[in-house]
Amino acid sequence: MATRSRAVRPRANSDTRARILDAARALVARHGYAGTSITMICRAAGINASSLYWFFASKEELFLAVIEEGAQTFLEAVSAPRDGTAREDAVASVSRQLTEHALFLRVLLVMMLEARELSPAFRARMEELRARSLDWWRALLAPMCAPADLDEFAVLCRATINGAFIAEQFGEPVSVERVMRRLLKLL
Amino acid sequence: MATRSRAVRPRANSDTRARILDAARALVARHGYAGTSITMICRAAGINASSLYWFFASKEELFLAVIEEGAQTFLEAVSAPRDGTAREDAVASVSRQLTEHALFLRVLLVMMLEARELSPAFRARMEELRARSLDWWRALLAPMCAPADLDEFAVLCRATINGAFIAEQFGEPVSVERVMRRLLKLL
DNA sequence: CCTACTCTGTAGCTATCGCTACAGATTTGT
DNA sequence: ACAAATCTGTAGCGATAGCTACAGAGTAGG
Repeated sequence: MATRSRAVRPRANSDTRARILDAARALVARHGYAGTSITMICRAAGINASSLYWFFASKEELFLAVIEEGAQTFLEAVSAPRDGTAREDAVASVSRQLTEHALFLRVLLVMMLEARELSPAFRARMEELRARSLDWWRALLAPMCAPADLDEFAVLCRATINGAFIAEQFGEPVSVERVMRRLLKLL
Repeated sequence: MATRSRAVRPRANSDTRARILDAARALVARHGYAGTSITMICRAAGINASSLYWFFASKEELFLAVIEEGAQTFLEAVSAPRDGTAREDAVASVSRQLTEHALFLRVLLVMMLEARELSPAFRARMEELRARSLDWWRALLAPMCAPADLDEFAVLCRATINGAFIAEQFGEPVSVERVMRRLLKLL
């Protein structure tokens, strides 16, 4: 429930803001949205609640910022595979990014499941990310499959990697990269 | 935190117990474990807290029962594909079961992500379910693929269906059954 | 140095959390 | 019919949730 609306204009030691975001991301990835309290975040970030509320108007706005920032850096890192790039490189690169941004991706998953009537902004951001993921697969698959099958294959591949990511995160001996290579060999 | 330990022996209108389990399952599927309060469950089940705590010693024990009961009925419904059964039928049957037990499966997913240092009993039950799922795939794939590839293909297939299930639950126009058929055509 | 703005600590608000004591209602075995 | 066992309602416990008022420290520009 945002009461005051204010443009955040951080200054000097505004790495505080970044530390809050980091703490929030890590904690929500492990405990879920409802399971992560403001107090926990503050303790992890080494500040107290009033500082947090200076940067973010509410818990919801804080996590909107987590998604926003995470989406931005993730999308920057995982750009569409260049035409020149070898397929092998694209696979290695993207699976590296997945583990590097695992915390953020877990946050996304948690929020997708633990939907709890969040603001439409959340939903919109997630839909955009999922659409981008589909695009990435379409670009990768385009040269090697019939146009009629493209969409369905992209959906299938994205689903597979999502599932493999979850298995990996759950601690099973599953490698996203390995699954990804297997899958591409099939197509 | 279970203080008293007692064997539950329900009697007359012990459909109360079932109503509590139903409410808990539905709510945790939508809001996560931490996001579902005892009060919410009681309101949904049409009882009050002291009744709930007569049947279950704690919130954790309640959700352990949700998992336990869900796992049992789910495993009964989705038995291993018979040798005689046509592959098509097995696929149709299992994907029907997936949507029929969607709430329970969401609970599982939520608990896997929102791990929050739960009792080992949770973890054990989930590992069993995931192992069973792998077995199901191995049985289905055995007649149509090299033994050397069996394990890896089973892992891949399970991952795909997990991912497709999530997409479907998120509200995307993805059909688990359709994805499943596509996948089997590839193999 | 002074004023304005940016950030942080203290202290505490109301609401709800998980949970319980306990009396009473209901059902069961004998 | 009577005692024992099974359930349910009232009322409230201590702890923590999200959040805020407010005083004051730190910093920047003039």
